[in-house]
Formats: sequence, C-alpha cells, structure tokens
Amino acid sequence: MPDRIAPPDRIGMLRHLSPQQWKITSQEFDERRVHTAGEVISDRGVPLSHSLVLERGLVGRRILSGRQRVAKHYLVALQVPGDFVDLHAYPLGVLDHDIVAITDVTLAAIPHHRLSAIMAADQDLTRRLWSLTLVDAAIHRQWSLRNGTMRALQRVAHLFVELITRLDLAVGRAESYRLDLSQRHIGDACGLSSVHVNRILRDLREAGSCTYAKGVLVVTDRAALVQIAGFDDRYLYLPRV
Amino acid sequence: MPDRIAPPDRIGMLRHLSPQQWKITSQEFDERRVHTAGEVISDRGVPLSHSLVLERGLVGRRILSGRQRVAKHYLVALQVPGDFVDLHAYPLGVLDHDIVAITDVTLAAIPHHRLSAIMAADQDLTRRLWSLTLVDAAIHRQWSLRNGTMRALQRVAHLFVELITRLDLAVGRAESYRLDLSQRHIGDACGLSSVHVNRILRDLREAGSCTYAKGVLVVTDRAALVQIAGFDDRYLYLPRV
DNA sequence: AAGTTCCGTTGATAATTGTTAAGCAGGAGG
DNA sequence: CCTCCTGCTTAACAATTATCAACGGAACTT
Repeated sequence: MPDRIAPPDRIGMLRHLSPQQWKITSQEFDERRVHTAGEVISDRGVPLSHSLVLERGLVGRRILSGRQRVAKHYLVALQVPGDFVDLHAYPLGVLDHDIVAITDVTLAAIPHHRLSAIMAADQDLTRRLWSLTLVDAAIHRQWSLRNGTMRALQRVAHLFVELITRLDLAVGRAESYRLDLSQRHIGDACGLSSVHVNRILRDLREAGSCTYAKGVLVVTDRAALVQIAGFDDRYLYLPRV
Repeated sequence: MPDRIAPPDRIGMLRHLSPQQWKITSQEFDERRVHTAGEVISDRGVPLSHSLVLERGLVGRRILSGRQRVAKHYLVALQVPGDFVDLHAYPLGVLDHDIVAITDVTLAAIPHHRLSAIMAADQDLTRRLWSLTLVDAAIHRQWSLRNGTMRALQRVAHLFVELITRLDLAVGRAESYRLDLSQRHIGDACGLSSVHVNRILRDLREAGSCTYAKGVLVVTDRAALVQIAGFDDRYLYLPRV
C-alpha cells in the first residue's frame, strides 16, 4: 500500500485530463513539498525520480547563460498552479535547466514508476500527459518569438497577458494579480535589463493599461493590454472548461 | 494489409529508438512526400492525420508574427534529416505554426492511428517517441535563451554550431555544410534583420571562424566558432551512437 | 542603531541593431 | 536578348536598449 497525501485539485491545465483520469492520477502523489521564494527546487543534470505539480505560487525554469564571472540568469518558462513543472523529466530522465521557486510555493510529487503504472493501463491518459508537455513546448515557441521579434513594450505586455490568461484558468479571473516577480525577473524572462523593464512599466502605467508595483499587477485596461501585446491565446491550447 | 513504402533509415535523432523499435515503426510509413524549396508543407490550425520524418533537406517551423501588412516570418525551429518534424501533432491534433520546406525535401509519413497501434504494444517505444518531442522543446528553450540573451554575433555562431552538430549526427561530420538558408532565413531564426546578418557573416569570415556563401557553411576554425557561440551540447540529448 | 544588501528609480552615455536606400549579380521567364 | 525579380552587399542614419552611476527605501543582520 503506497504512501499517500491529500490529492491535488484538478485546476488549470490539469483540466486537460478527464475527472476520472485525474482521480486515478492524483491518488498516486506521495509527497507534498514546500519551498520559500528564491529556493532552488532542482538543479540541471540531476536524475529525477518524481515529477511535480504546482499547487500554489509561481515557479520558474532557469538557465544560467554563459559562464560569466557574474552568473546571468534567464527564465525559459514560468509555471502557474495546475501545471506539471517537470513532467518532461519523466521521459527524459534529467533536465537541461534549473527549477526555482519565484514565490513561496507548494508542490505535490508523483513518482515516475507510478506514472508508468497508470499510463500502462490507459493509453488516452498517456496521450494527454504527453500533450501537457507539448503545450509547454508551444509556450516556449511563443517566448522565443516574443523575445526574438518584439520590442520591449510589447514583450512585457505579452508576458503579462499570457500570465493572467493562465492564472484566470487556474485561480479565477480578477483585475489584480499577485505575481511577486521582481523587475529583474521580468527582465530575465523578456531578455531585457531590469533598468529598461522599469522604464517600460512606467510607460504601461502612463498609457493606462496596467500598473505593476510590489509584485502586484493591476490590469486597468485589459483590452488595451491585449492590443499592445498582439495576443492570441491559441498557442496555449486552453482546455474548454 | 496496409500500404507501405521503403522504410526511412535510422539516422540522426531516430537513434533514440532501438534498432528493433525503429524496424517496427518504420514499416508503418505509408507515404513519401517531396516538396520543393519554399513550399508550405502544412498550415497552422489544420488537423493532421499523419506525422512526418525528414529524410533529406531542411525544414522550418514558422510563425507569422503580428498581422502587419507585410507578413513578417519568424522561424521557431529547423529540422534536419532524422527528425520527426511534427510528431507533436500526434498528441495535440493541430499545430500552432506552419511547416515549410527550406530546401527541396523528402519526407516519409506515418498515420497517427498506426502510431497508436504500435505504441499500445510497447510502452518503452512510447516513452522514446515522447522524448523526441521533448528534445525539440529543449531546443526551443535554447533558441529562446539565444535570442533573449546573446548579441548578434554569438546568436549566429550558436545557430551554426547547433546545426552542424545535429547534421554531424544525421549525415556525418564534414567541414562544409550545404544549409541553403538565405541570410533572411538566418535572421528569421535569430531575431535579426537580414542586413545585420550580412554584417555578422562578414565579421565571422574576417575573424577566420567560418564563411557562409551561396547557402554553404564552411567551418574554417571549429574551435573558435564553438568558443564564440559558448556552445554546450547537453541540451540536444544526443543519442550515444 | 548602524551597516548591509536588494530592489526600484532616474539620468547620462554608449553600444547595438534596425531601417532606408542604392547598386549589383544572377536566375527565371517573357 | 531583355526584364523582372530575389538575394547579397554596403553606407548613412535613426531607434532601441544596455551600461554605468547615483540615490532612496525597505528588510534584514549585527
């Protein structure tokens, strides 16, 4: 009889699994982990035996760029509640990047061997879990596009709209979002210096589309923000709720 | 009895599958497709029933950025022989980007229902095919990092080193590679204007690391190129040959 | 309380890259 | 043969963003 914990809720992107599939899966989680803001959850290159679902908070996936004396970070992804943060470690074995806690976070862990067991019994479940990892890949493509083709204002707006769209699905729609990203974090995600992020946030505020202060994003004109971002949510493959 | 074609060779990244696994898989391909340079192989948003393995040539995955009057392209990925170019359409159903032929190309197509059939019988095969799609995701992360953090010279060098590393695995090591990418293609992949790509290619030539002309990359000082790129191949999850 | 560190803010300056324009070469098609 | 297109090349100029520096405040440590 395996150890068990209270199963995580079926929120956010987990709704790509049917209620029954999630019921079966969620009961195999055997550990709950808590990390405080800034902690490294797992390091690149280390073999992993569990995968994690984010229940609360924000998690970043980080690559240390080059080997400058001063470590320079870059965020390749941000995960919101209801995301598997490292399901791709299941097929691959190791990750090519670090996982860090942006805020205080709660995660639930499922052992890979139990994932194997339940997937062996349900090919459709396998396909859907596979899909979840591919939605991450689609988001990577969009980030690559964003940082490769957009100017700074649009980049930040696009990041904001993506995050609030995903958070709407995970924790419900609002006009104000506690992201707890520092301006440096935003720069690390958008390929900008934190100084320039600061200027862009002022521009967004003066344009009346949103304000960002003390880690809280207040969306004052959502349509304007979407417009600046040129945002089209199809790449997120949102589950119909 | 299904239609069959001569099965594709086990080259490049396909070596992540065992010879037996590839034997079984490769026999399920039922169609060979040929496209000429510039053709669109599949459009975003269209449901796909087959997935494709690239046998010869170079294929790009493209997103039309914004809706400017003048369509602006961005390349989110390049595929080399031995790559599944759209295996992620199998779990997802549709793609969020277009697939285009960069050069004249030959592809082999396998129906998704046959993929389902052989995966149902071999969970390890499923895991390895899944892995192939996740290596694509790892490459997306690296492109995102590249275009988000590197200066133009390093970006182009990094793209070149990545491509020759992957081509070495697929078609064998050489000092000269026929890529047939236009300078505009390189710009579309690196988030640079074609004018600036031209300047960078001159810099690389004058630095003595490589020359690029008429679509052919001649690597004159591989170590220098790797050095400029700050290249570390771990993210490619190369199969040990 | 004093010191330290990190984050946010602003200004000045420099570096990088985009844009525009023009010329040229070569291939496709009349 | 001529024309038209596309791609490559270079120069001049403009826009964007990074870097450096200085300062204030908040949180934390000693």
